[in-house]
Amino acid sequence: MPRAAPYNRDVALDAAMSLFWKKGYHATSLKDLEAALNMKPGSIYAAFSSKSNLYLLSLERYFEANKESFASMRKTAASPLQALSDKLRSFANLPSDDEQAQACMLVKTLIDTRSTDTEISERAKTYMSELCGTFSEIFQKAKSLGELPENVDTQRLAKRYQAAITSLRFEIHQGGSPTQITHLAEDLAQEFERLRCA
Amino acid sequence: MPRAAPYNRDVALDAAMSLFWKKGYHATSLKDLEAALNMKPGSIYAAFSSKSNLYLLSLERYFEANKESFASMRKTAASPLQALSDKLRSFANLPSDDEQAQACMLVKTLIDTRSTDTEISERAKTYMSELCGTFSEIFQKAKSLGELPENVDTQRLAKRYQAAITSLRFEIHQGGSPTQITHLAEDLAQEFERLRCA
DNA sequence: TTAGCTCTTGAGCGAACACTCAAGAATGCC
DNA sequence: GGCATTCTTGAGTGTTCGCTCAAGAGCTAA
Repeated sequence: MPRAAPYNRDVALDAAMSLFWKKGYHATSLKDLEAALNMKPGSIYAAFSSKSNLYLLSLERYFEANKESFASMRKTAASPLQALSDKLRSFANLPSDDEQAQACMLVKTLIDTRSTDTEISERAKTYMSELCGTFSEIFQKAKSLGELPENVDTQRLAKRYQAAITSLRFEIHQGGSPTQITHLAEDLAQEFERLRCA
Repeated sequence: MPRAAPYNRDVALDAAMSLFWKKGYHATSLKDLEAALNMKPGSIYAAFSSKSNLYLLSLERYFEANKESFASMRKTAASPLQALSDKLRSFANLPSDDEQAQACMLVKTLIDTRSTDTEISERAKTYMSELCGTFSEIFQKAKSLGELPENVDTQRLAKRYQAAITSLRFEIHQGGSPTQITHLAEDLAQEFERLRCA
């Protein structure tokens, strides 16, 4: 029987991330992964050691992509506050077949594994708080640009922003109507814009 | 061998609800259920037909309890707006070993089953929108009492309130520090109190 | 050409999965 | 007591789970 082309790690990890993100850790079987990665069980184990390790690698990939997407906002945005609120609105405009048009993978991971797999859920927790740190830095920059009052608690604000993203993305995941989603995104975005110094 | 006492349906369903709520649908096995309900597989199937049906019954139980808890707010609260914002704050004060100190079971269900079990996730979706309707009625009452401006969109407000609960309860689930949780609850509560007519 | 090495293969492992049913223990009725 | 009925039991069903490893295909270098 013909031997398959050697696997491409990036392609395989992307496929694994998509599948795990969509179905969750427990509901994804190795049969599913074999089909999605186009690899046989032996190859999967040679490359990634175990299902849980493959999940951790997928999660890391998800985290790095998100982190970079936000970190660029901190560096380039002329109005960090506007960038943050626009980011919220942008979730509402995703086409419904976009991979991003669902709940955050970190949130799904914590829901799925908190009481069954400590290693995975702790990792997700660490990633979430690191992202929260990035949000905090962006609010900090907004403060230094005079967009926010001096006395504002940026870490507290960051948590609130993360909560806003979590709930908005869950509403998208759950399948709310475009109108509902747009309204919610607008309401949440305005909560942050309202903080702007006159 | 001695025959066990006949099962108590309420007790069994409570135990099933607790277990499913904590572990999720996919991660809960029949072995787990046998132990939690103190019933043998045959008895479980005679009483509840299937694992998925037992999940649906547990979810209904969860929904009914939550619905009643909110419906009472609409009937008795002198200040419905205050009742809603206080409810948010009350989540922050739950002892961490309380069963309620985790994500909403409807949210967990939608995350866990959206791409694997249509019947269950559609049911959860229906329950969520029914709860949202209850919130809307409470905001409506606030409006009729003059707490809210006449032009406010109560359904849109209800969605926002549900989003606030979702994100706050997720933050509790995820294990944020008491300070973080209190701050978030306070921030979210004030977003609704700010709507009050002068 | 061929030996040596790397990497994929896929049948198959033991365990766990959701679920079934013949057997028998308790109960109600006469 | 005797019989019919109700309900629990738990060993056991076939299936799928995550995972292993001997076999062999393809590549490189001499």
